[in-house]
Amino acid sequence: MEIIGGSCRFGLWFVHVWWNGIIVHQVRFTTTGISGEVPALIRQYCGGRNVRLSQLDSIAIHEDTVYSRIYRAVQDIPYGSTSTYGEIAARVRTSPRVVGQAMARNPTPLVVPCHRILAADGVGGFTPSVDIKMALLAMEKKGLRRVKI
DNA sequence: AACGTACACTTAT
DNA sequence: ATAAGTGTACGTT
Repeated sequence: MEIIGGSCRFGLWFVHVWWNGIIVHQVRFTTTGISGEVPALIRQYCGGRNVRLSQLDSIAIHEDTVYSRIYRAVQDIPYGSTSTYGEIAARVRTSPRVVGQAMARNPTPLVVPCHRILAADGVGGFTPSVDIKMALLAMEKKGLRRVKI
């Protein structure tokens, strides 16, 4: 099946998604958009809806590698909650540093919600801008409140 | 093919 | 403040 690309808006940013209708190959935050469809769930998520993006399939989670195991563990973190590099490392039995490396190279952010991983003493990093990470976390907090009321 | 370096980290000196 | 430990990628020999 052919891989197609599209983007949708998230604040000042565009979310580029490359996918083939079934599995997501790449997600990137960019400053310029392109025309084309993104998965409906991603559109809804960017609009502030509380949806489980980990029900989308990602190219990143099927290998039998440390990174792949890390990505699967990260997918278990629910909407609106967070974990830490250290916690994920303990669960996968590797080191926090490696978790950071895996996050930095995560081909499908959002689907693998790497923005929910915080550092032991701060927010940690995010490519291409940690502002996005904070905006995503703030949005999810809002989305939770909306459900609660 | 080996070797060094660079990391979105954490913990213990 | 600095060093060790960690897994992978990427550049340089």
